[in-house]
Parts: sequence; C-alpha cells; structure tokens
Amino acid sequence: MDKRTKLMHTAKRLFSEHGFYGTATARIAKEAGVSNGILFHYFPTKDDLIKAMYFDIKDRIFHYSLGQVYKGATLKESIYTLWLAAVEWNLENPEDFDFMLQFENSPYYSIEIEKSHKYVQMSVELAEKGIEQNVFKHLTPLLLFQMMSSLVDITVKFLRINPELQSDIEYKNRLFEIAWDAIKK
Amino acid sequence: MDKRTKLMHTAKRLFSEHGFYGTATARIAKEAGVSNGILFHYFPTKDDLIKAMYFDIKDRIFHYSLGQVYKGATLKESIYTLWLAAVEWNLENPEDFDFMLQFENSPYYSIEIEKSHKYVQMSVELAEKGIEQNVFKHLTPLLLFQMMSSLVDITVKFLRINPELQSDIEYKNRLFEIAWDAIKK
DNA sequence: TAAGAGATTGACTAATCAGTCGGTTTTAAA
DNA sequence: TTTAAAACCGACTGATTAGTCAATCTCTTA
Repeated sequence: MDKRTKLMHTAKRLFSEHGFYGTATARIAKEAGVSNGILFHYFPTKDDLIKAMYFDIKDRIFHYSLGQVYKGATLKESIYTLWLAAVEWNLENPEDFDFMLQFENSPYYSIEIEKSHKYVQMSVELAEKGIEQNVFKHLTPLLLFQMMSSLVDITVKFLRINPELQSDIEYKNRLFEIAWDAIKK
Repeated sequence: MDKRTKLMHTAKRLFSEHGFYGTATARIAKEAGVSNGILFHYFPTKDDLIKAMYFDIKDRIFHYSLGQVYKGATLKESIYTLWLAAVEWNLENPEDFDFMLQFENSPYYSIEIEKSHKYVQMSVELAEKGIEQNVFKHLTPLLLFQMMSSLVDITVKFLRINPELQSDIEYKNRLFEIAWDAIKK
C-alpha cells in the first residue's frame, strides 16, 4: 500500500475516533509509519486531506452500489438494491460511515459539495423517474433522496447497536419498508 | 444577560460557524465581552462548555414542544404538533440546529446521552403508545423516534434553502406526511 | 459595617499544532 | 549512465491553544 493510501487509512481511523481537530497531523503521519513531511507533500493542507477522503469514500460507495443494480429491474427493486447496498456497505465500513457523518454535519459541508457527486446525481435521476411514473410523492427529487439517505443512516446506526439483527434479512426488509413508505405515493 | 449566558450565546454562534475545535476559548470570551478567566470559572473545560450547551438547547426545545400538545389530542395530532414544533423551533434557531447536528454526529455523542434526556424519553413513550394501538409499525420505539427526528432534520435543512416555502402550511403538511407514512402501519 | 463568598480580571505558561524547508533517496525516462 | 522529477525525511518554527493563578472587585448577610 502506497503512503498516500496509508495516510488516508490512518486518518480515517483517527478522525472517526477523535474528530477532525482532535487529531493532529503529526499523529496521523506517525501512526501511518511515514514522515510528517510526506503528508503535506500529498495533501497541502489538513483540509485538503479531509476533503480528499470524503470524495474517495463517496467514490467507493458509488461503485459498490452501482455494481448491484441490474438492468430491467423495477423501480422498487432498484431502490431496494441501492438501499440495501448502502446499509451493508456502511455496516462493513464503520470508520467510513463515522467519518462521513462527521463531515456532512460539519462546517466543511455544503449543498454544492453534495450535488457535485455522481452518486447523488444518479440517485436524483432515479427519484425523478419515480415522480414521473407517479410512484413517488410529488416533491423535489433531491429532497426524496436526502430523506432516503437519512433513513439509511438511522438504519445503520440501529443495526450497529443490534448486531444480532444484521443477518436477519426479513427484519431488514421491514426496515426498508419504512424508507419506501416515506417516499412512495 | 449574565456572563454565563453571554458565553453560551457567543459559543453557539462560533461553534456553528467554525466547528468545536475551530473556535478558540479565548475568542469566545473576547467576543462575549468577558474575560478569559471567567469562562473557565463557569465551565472547567471546553468540553464541559460544549456539553452544557447541548443540554441547555435540548431543554429549551423540550419545553417549547411540550407547551404545544394539548390533552385529548389524537395520536396523529400529537405527533403532528411535535413534528411541527420541532421544525419551526429549528428554523427559528438555526445556530442551535447547526450546533446540535455537529454535536450529535461528533465523537462526543453516545446513545446513552441521547436516552438520558426527557425529550427523548417522552417521545419514546409516545411511540410505544402508537405501537400498542397498532397505529405504528411494530419496531423498537426508539428507532421510530430516531427516524422521525432525522426526517425533521432533513425537512429543516430543505426549508432553510427554500425559505419561500416556510410559510406554506399546505406544503409543510405534505412534508409531514412523509414522516407519518414512514412510521405508520 | 465587617467579613466572607462568589464573580471577575487579564497576564501568563507549557504544550501543541499545522505547515516549512533544506537536503537525501528513489524512480524512470533519455 | 546521465539527469531531472518526484518521493521522502525529520528537525524545526511561529502561531495558537486550553487552562492557571494571584489579585481585585462586588455582592450578601449577619
């Protein structure tokens, strides 16, 4: 693993545990087993590191989710697949999940950053389709997506403190129905 | 306004704008127009200040919301009143809202802190009632409450960037239906 | 009015922090 | 083999930080 990646891994762990400002750059470099200087070689500022991590994580979840949906699926099937992919990806990557939550609720974040990502754009298109087909409530597509996302987050938090339910697919389906009922007409 | 309150007001503004660690204690004291020492007289550590603010805000939103529900209301009416109270309170207190979001998604926060508050306890009781009456989905009451809360948060964020809809009660009702549909059986 | 407790000050400090820099090593292409 | 760019090192710095402290002020109440 190259040093840039090593730095991002270590930063993710420390950020999710101690927060952005609770984690010193020197500590990240030390625990990653690289020099202090190399951190600033790859990431000119600490903020650059944080933002780079955010886009990296979003990219990875995007590709993971996209690989799951198959052509010819109904709208509900597609939404379900994406919902389940997001839930499972976040459960398997708890540090990424914590990092994302912190980032998206920090002053770093803005609606422009959110909209700029392919993952959001693709989801919004799906929401538009659902509205056109009269399957979803007639509200702003971005809003429907955000509702869905926040319900995913709560679901992940809940399954994290109830690990025995994580493999219960029947239970997960009931959790999905909450999200589905919220957006469906 | 006494200095303790002044400090909390200034801290709230700075924290919501620059984050917890992006705000120096000295700056809080200076902008509050009090000495540096008095901050540590009232709040032994910066963390104490942050936690005190959290409980203060939760208390205020609790009393505000509670004053709105009237005896003899149906379950849906009560939920609607609480939903609307939360939405409007957060819209009118954007700094409190931003502070809360940051706090609840930071490493400071834990499920124990959440459960410890009366506001949550009262809402959970209401959720239990809804489940017993077979009106809500048969899921953990705390989960239903958290779902509701996160939908309130998204609603507030949405209305914040669409201020022209804030006075449209008809539109707000439609936003409430999202939350209601999510938890109702 | 005396006395004690709490409120208030702001200069101070020891520690910590993000970021720099001069120099060395590695890589890869010419 | 030469050369130049990129990767890499770690000691260093100037600024900033949370928290301290000795001293003064302002109440309250006996």
